[in-house]
Amino acid sequence: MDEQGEHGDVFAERRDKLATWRAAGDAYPTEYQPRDEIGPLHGAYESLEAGQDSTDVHRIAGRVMARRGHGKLTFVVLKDFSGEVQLFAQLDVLGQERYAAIEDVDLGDFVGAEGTVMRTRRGELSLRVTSWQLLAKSLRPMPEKFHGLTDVETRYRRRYLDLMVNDDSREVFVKRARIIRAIREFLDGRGFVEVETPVLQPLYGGALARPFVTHHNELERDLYLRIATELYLKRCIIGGIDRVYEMGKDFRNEGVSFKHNPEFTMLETYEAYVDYNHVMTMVEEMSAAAARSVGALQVRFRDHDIDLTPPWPRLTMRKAIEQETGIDIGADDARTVADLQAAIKAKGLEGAVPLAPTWGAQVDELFSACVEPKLVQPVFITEHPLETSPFAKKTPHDPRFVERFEGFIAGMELSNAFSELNDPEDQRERFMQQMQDLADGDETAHRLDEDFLEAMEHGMPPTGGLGMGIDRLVMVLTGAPSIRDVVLFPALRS
RNA sequence: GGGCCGUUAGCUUAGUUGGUAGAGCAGGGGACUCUUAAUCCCAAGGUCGAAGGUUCGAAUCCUUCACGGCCCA
Repeated sequence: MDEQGEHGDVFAERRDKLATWRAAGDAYPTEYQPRDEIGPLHGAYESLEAGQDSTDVHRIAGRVMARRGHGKLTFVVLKDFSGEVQLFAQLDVLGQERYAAIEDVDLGDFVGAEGTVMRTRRGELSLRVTSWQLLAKSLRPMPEKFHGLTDVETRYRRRYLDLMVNDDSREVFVKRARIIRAIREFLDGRGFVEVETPVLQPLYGGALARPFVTHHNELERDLYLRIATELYLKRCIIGGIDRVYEMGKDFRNEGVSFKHNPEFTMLETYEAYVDYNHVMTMVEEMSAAAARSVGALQVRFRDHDIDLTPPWPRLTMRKAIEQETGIDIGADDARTVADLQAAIKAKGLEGAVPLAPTWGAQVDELFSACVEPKLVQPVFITEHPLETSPFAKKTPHDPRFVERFEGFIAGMELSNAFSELNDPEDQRERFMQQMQDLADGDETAHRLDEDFLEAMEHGMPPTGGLGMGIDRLVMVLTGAPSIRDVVLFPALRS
């Protein structure tokens, strides 16, 4: 029947098999109940010795991961989410027809089986199958069983294959779920209220980034996918929700890298009547709680041994830059962008530090180039330039800087927080400056948000706010070197 | 955007100074009642990422492009 060309064509072979299954009965039944999880069987029968049989009957179901035919005996490895166990299928137990059928199942098929638990002479826990059925047919071959799936691109593009055969990969996403749950428990325990604010926004804001634009047909207007939740959460604070947070996707229209994905998960929290020092302590404790939920406070990430144990050192941006470069950005002879650029040249750093149009932006470039890569252990960098922080309060001692911190681990920014600006007149001035930057060609500059200003004019309490990159935290806590390893379906070129 | 590396069967891969692609697993046929990367026998499976070019001859050398990774911006 088969043409020569059909041999070796797995898809065609399996479709033929499927036709046979369909003819014999239901190839895709709707359920298999009751059913026991496979993983717990190993613990439950730990004391069962090699060569012994239990009389306990169990029903299990899972994907066929391996099959070893042995004439009148066939071993089939079945895997569900909780673990793997092998089926011990015998001709003299199953009878000719059912035995021949189980010899015919393919790797990747789903099978349900009932039988008694036993341990083979070689010590492998097994289910001595008394009856079984096909639960779903697989038409395509699984990745190779020994080497598994290693091709990085295929792992990202067809994540289901990665999850199917790479337990390490699956474990990352289980840990990710635990970390997120730990953070929610931490915040809920402190009286925070979780809210949901618009993803589609008429005006994007709360961060300095380029947005994605979309269009609402009925309203006949463009909308933006949010780049931050900040301005809506502050409206909640103004409305009297004194502790509020949201964890969800933000979208930024920028390049991809090991630490950037165009859509990513951000946590933002706002707490009334506290300043950024209070938030700093909270970040340490929350990070530690997240770390404990999946392991220890000591983690290995990108060849670094990192210790998350609080407290983390605090260092002003001024001191951090001075330590690494010898340039004092707070000095009287570094007050203008020209002064600063002269100092950079004097230190021979002009090749390493890109030029920027404003003093604040130049400080940011200097910091990014000379300091950031060296911040391996957790550290809070505080007091950023005013120009790059349109929503943070000025420091009382020097209005060029703001009450802000960023938490760094392994050279990555994981958190960003300030004593939130709640002075509507100051906020208006900041917006005006951003409008000027926009006019000067800075595409990431913030838009004036009159509606937000009106809300603030009703009175906003002193507030400590935080943004935290959840994907990056998961990277550090799971040792995953790329954000694509902690995002199930990362953005790729088509 | 720049530099480097990679792309060979479904998966994991070998491929010499350029001489016409080889294996393991998976799949097919057969043997086997304690295997577990099972084993043994047989047969099959390839537009060598794509398109040009050099050459008598290209998986191999050159150019461009696509996708991915790492580093830099």
